[in-house]
Amino acid sequence: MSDTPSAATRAPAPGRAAFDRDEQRRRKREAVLRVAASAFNRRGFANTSMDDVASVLGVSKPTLYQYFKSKQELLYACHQVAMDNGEAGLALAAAHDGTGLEKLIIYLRRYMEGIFGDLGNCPVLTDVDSLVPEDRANVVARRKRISAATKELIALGVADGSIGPCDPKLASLFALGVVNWIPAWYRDSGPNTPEEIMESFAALLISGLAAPAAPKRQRAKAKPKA
Amino acid sequence: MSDTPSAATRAPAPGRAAFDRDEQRRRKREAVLRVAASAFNRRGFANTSMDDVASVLGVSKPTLYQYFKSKQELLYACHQVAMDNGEAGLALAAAHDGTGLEKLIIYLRRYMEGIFGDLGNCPVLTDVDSLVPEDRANVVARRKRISAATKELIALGVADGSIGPCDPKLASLFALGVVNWIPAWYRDSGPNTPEEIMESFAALLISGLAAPAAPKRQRAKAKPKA
Amino acid sequence: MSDTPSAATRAPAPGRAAFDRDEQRRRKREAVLRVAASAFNRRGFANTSMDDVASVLGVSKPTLYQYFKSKQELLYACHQVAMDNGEAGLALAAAHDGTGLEKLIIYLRRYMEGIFGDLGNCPVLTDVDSLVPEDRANVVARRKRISAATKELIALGVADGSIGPCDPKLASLFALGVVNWIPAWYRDSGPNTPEEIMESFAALLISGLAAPAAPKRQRAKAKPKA
Amino acid sequence: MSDTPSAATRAPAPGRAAFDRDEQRRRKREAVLRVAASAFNRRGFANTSMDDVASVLGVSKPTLYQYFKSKQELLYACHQVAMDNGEAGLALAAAHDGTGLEKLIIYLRRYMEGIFGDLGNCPVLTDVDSLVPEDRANVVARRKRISAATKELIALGVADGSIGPCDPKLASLFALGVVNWIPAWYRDSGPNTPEEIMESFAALLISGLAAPAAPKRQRAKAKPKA
DNA sequence: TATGAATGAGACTTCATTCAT
DNA sequence: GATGAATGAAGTCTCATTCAT
Repeated sequence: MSDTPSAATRAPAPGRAAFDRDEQRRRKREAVLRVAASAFNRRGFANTSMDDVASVLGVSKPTLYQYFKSKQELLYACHQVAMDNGEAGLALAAAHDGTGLEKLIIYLRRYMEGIFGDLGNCPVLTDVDSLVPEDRANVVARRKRISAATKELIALGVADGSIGPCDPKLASLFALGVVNWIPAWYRDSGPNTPEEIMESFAALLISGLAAPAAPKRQRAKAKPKA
Repeated sequence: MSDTPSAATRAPAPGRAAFDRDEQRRRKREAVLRVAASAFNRRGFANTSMDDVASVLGVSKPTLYQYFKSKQELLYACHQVAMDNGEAGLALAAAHDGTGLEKLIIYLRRYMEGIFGDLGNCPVLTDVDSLVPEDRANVVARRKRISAATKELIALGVADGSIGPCDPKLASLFALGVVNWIPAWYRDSGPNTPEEIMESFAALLISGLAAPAAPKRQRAKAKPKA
Repeated sequence: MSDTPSAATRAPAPGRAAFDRDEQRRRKREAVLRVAASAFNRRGFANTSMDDVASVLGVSKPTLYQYFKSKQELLYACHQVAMDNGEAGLALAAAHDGTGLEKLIIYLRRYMEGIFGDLGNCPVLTDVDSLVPEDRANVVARRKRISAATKELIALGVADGSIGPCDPKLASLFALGVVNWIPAWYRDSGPNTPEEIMESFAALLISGLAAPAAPKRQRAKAKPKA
Repeated sequence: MSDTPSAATRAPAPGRAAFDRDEQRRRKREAVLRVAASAFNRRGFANTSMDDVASVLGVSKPTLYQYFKSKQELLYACHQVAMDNGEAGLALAAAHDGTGLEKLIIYLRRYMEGIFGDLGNCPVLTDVDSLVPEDRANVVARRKRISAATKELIALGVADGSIGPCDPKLASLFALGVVNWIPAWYRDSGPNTPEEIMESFAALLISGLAAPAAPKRQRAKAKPKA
């Protein structure tokens, strides 16, 4: 095999080869994370053994340690993905030029998309105690910022009149509860598509929060830039 | 019996003694459950060892086994308390003579009271896999009934016009998410009292669900921006 | 009840009362031993908990400790009963005026009677390691004496011509194996009565050991003094 | 592949390596079984901890679980070896063309060889209760078959006149008692070799069972007292 | 890079035994 | 004398992690 020149397709150029290796490694690492996140969500972090994850992937346990230094690091990675989703939503909201309510809905939609996505992670989010102290501090701080930003968005809406008067802190916990509880009941095989769920929940949140004056329900579609 | 005076000093009242023992046993069993539920909620079922529970109570580990046959039985007891709360709420709603929306709110208020109560347990609820198969089937069936009843309540509200048009299934998941997520963030030492939270959430649910046309009761006091 | 003079029958004389108490205590102690021995034989010493014994007797666990200082003492008592049976058989054999073979059979019959009796104990006998060191030494020494006496009986038979030439040591292990294995298969509900079994085994041992000259089988009945 | 000389040093023979691993694994598994059987026989199943077994082997406790799923599976393996021996003896007997008595002795000799062999196990055999229900049923059924076959062999001997008239059932229990009790007293360091014991026991069984009329083979060398 | 094997730490659970009533 | 409650010690088993190949 290796003496045929056509084999060159495998290692066309030294730099390319290295790139391929890195790329493949990155893909495998993501596969591990995806499977682990799914298992953590379904059965809980502590109920999921590294053996479980390995056997789903069809590899041996030690292989996992080539991509993640420890089980806790896997959990940390899950947290990061979730927080990335949250922050991506916040960024989208910040970029949107509209009312506080619109921004809030844009943000939560993006957040829900993450939950329905490959790494839908939320029950996991509860498990902060299983993290290494350093990671835990990191996560707690970052989540506090996201939480605060959610509250800010609502306060903004109250200020600009798009959201009815309410305690922004409690209203944000209300909204996040709706969203964070999704993984507790959502199943791919269930009767509703993610789109239906997002649509429906967005509508309920809007009518729940919107200021009473204007006619509601009609504004349900809050896609940015419509 | 009662004619020998010395008998009184020796065994004050035979029935009483037995009663006291039973009563004390009941109290201790409940204390174990309370501590365990709290720990399960805070750190998760699998992350909580029987040693943890025992040491909080200041007893040795085997003592716990006098009150619960296994750790799984403790978890099952938690589930039962939660489901009792849900069913109590449903009973209250059924007894109330009013619109579907009113019934729904009565039910959810009672449910929240349970969560804020001594055994407030919900994150635990997610952990159905850790139950013994028989108990699991039991819990799943009972929860399905509660879930269905919640949906019925909403369907009733839609039918009688108190609740705006919506998918009752998704709306019930919306409402239960709000409520079930409470234990994930609520702390006794937090800034808000359970009453404030219940009030606030009930209001948000009402305005979110209420049919747009009809006058909204709770909304009365919230009219600054008109 | 207690104010009627006829109650005197309960405590007729001070000495008698004490006797009754002792007698009752003795009886209870024996009941405990009987139940324990039976359970030990059926499930093995280590597989039998004090709770098992207590629940069969319908008493609480601590009550057992009023009659036996420890579980090991119960086992020791079992050993003693078994050895008493063996020694009783040896005494009977010594008292019999006849051939070595006759003496041997008399001894083994008595031994088997013990096994079929209330405290039938033999699997237990194997468990010497579970005894307290002091008791263990005691038991080992006493059993060695019984074992040696069995061998002597056979040697005597070989010498007086009633038993064919053989290694008395091995022949005694042969005979004791037959007998000691009985509890491993005998059930009260089985098809054969203890008498049938004893009769049959005695006959087989006799024909197996008897000197070849005389016609065998006919002498099967080896009841002493016939 | 084979044209690069350096390949040979790296992976001498892919098939061979796998074979070696499997072979070594098989050997280790057998070592675990050997040590466990010996300990179970000496001290009893319940008195033997996995730590005991592990420390004799010089490995850590969890290592044992790589070869046997549970302690009960180890016990089951012991039972299987014993039953394999019994069945091997029965097969040998069936293949032999001779009288019922001859077949019986052939069978029992083979059985005894198993007992004296590396995994000599019999006291363990008593412990059927410690097995998992499924295994227990399996063992009980298989042992019943072996037991029945033993009885058949004796019935055959009675029918062909090689064995004197007797109850085949009781006679088989007699013979199996002799044999099964061996591990209770046999020690490698004892005065008699396995061969001597087998020879002696076979002779005693033959003279015990043989029909009185027929000439007895083994008896030839034992004729001092005539 | 990937894997079979090994292990230290720790979890649940049982049980003989004691204590207070 | 009898019992309910409590406990220290020990046993089985699991699992994250490492090592040698």
